[in-house]
Amino acid sequence: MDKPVEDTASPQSSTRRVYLTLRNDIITGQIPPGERLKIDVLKVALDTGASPVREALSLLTSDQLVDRLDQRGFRVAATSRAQFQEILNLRCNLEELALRDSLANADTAWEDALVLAHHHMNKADRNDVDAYEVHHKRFHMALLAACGSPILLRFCSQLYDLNVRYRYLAGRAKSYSRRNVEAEHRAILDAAVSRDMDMACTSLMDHYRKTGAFLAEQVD
Amino acid sequence: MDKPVEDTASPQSSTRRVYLTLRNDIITGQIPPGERLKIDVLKVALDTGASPVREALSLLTSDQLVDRLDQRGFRVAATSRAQFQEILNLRCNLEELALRDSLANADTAWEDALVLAHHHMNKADRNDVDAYEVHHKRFHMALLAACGSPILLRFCSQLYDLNVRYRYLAGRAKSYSRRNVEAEHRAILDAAVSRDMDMACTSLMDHYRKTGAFLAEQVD
DNA sequence: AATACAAATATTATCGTTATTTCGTTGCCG
DNA sequence: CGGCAACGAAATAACGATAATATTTGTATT
Repeated sequence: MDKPVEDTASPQSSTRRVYLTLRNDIITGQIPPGERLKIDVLKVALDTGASPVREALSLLTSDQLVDRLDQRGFRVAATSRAQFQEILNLRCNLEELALRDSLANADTAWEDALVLAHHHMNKADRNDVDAYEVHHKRFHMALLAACGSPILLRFCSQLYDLNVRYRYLAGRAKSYSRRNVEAEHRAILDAAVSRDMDMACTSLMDHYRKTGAFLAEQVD
Repeated sequence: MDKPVEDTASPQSSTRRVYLTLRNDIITGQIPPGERLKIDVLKVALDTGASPVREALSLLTSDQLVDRLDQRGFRVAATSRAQFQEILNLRCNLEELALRDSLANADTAWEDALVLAHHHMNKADRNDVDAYEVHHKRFHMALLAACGSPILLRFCSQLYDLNVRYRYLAGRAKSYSRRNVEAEHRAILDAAVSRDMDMACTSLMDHYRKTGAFLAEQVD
């Protein structure tokens, strides 16, 4: 089974494995918003101890994917149309910042990686939603990779994950098939490769807002 | 002993207490960058078990204040002039976004809270660095509070903390006494109260860049 | 309806295991 | 004969599991 966000196959530490698994389950909606996350349940389901589960849940709290209730455990963070709009808006603002800096610093290594990411995304099977999602994120992050600000990249990555969650919740199949996303990606890539900042930003914002407008109606 | 960032007096849970204490110690430079954070040492120093310490360290990792080394424990995140510049730059960009939105949504409740925060900051004893720092952060966050985006506020708060750490590392006494920070705060407040977006942003950016230019020479 | 008791569950501490690091010894080369 | 390097063993410290504690919630009885 492929994971949409990151690879869970490398079991470096039990905590990390649990963290990645749970994050994946939340983002893909396999664990719905508001669901209580009982440690006893999780530790048997994930075949591990309570400590790794607690630590993983703490980390997810920092990612805004899990809420910690005073002394009453954890639950999956709620979703709302307002938050969806907030994420969309923030993403547009932060990624424009990052994209402009990235294009300003762009070198051939960055360009090569971007072209490859785009190619792999297009080659990926669109019906295998999770696999496609991995490549889709890689492409978008590759765009920003040269911005020179690790913290900003981290913020963008977090926002991406939060946003993907809404895509899954809205039912993924529909949102991608209706529009010609490939053309939008192509436009972004071309503008980026030719270092056309304004065009790249316009294309990217357009891409986000189109998806956003479509999804906004389905949330909540 | 007052805490610069947040109150540690309310011991809701042991994990939270440890988290706040450690964060404070790192931000104020009492634990220097690069220092190894041994769990055994911390758990006796903080009079608690290993689990809360581990969990607190995990949380601090998400705040970028602590680095996790694969299976070799934790250490205080390194500092660098490059990162300082990155934080300064990001702060300018994100806070301008937040400030404009905040002013757009501003109401009287927000204005009252802001005026109070400013008053309390000015009333605070400038020689008690930690106490002053609490009020300084409150004032700056009060400016942005009405922006309507909790996630953005969270990012700004994180960046603020990262930045304060550099202030402490550079030796706090000097950086504040040399310039007329009060006048800069006053200008920001006045512009904000009169809802003058451009002036408020200019004043705020100016405030940051002046402090930044001063500190940049002392870091590393 | 309110209070008390019981069951469930989060939280914390302790213990055992595993992995990494460091120090010491031995062997080889200069 | 002396020094350096590499291998190995012991110590140290993180990681994971289990057990104990405290808080909360639900239920039952007064």
